[in-house]
Amino acid sequence: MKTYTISEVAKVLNVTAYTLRYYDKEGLLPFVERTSNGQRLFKEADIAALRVIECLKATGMPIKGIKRFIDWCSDGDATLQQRFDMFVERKAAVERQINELQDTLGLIDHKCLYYKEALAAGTEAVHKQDKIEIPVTTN
Amino acid sequence: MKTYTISEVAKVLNVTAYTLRYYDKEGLLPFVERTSNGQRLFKEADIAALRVIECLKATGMPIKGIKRFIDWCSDGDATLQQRFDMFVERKAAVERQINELQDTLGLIDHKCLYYKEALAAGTEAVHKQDKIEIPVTTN
DNA sequence: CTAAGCTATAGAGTGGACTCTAAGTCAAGG
DNA sequence: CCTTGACTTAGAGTCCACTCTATAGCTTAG
Repeated sequence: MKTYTISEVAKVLNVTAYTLRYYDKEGLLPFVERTSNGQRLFKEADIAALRVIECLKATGMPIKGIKRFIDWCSDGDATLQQRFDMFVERKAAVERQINELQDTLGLIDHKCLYYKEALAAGTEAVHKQDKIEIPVTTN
Repeated sequence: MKTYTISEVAKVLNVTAYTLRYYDKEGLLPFVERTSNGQRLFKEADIAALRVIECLKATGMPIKGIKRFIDWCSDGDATLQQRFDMFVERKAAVERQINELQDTLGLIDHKCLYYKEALAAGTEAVHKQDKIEIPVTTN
């Protein structure tokens, strides 16, 4: 069975070895085995687990929350409900974030247009004018 | 013309007065005027500017980047191009974030399903079984 | 006229997530 | 044998974005 050193895993996951050791210190990698002289020995399954950690991080979950999940995994089937609930909650969180970003995108789009017009006119003043001449536009 | 105290603005924008003073200290609010005895006097336009700051923050821009934008605003029409470029770049950044979150959402969805099935079976083992019986499914 | 309740400042403290340093261990190559 | 270059740990340092403390000033109600 193929194994990986910490720097190989770091390269694969595009993080530093420091980060992986930090995750281990925080209790995120209790499953990673060691050689007789203490070196970490990562298996494919460990990399898969790290991808799940990466995914949870991408949802905005803090390290402590991810640790709770890892602990639940270690506890086995008794925690299936908690883990399910967690993912359902994460799903909602991600959906909220997407909605927020879409709102933000709308505002940014307006600003792009605003500056495109200002640039064409050579001055931002066109918009201050606009507000006086056509106070209906919300800008 | 209606003006607002720092705590009124804080309430409106749903942040603390500490945060607003911090923003000011970081140079994000050079336009906010003061009373004779040094108290900040926020106008409607200042609140509008703070909403733009809020929007830039929502795109993931750090305080220093926002400060650069505010400085450009103070510099007038000579910086219209920079400001336009900045918003175009922010737009791209937000789009990237939305795409990433959508990918994440897909993974989370899989996990929801995974745990829903495990929960129905009463054990996570169903999935380890799956991998042996039907190694085609990517899980 | 004084206490409450706001405001202000400088600067210290917090929490999160790394990121790095120092000192040491081990295996392989010349 | 010794150097090189991985790896290990504990713990210090960094960066960011607040968050708060201490101290003080102004204004208004009782």
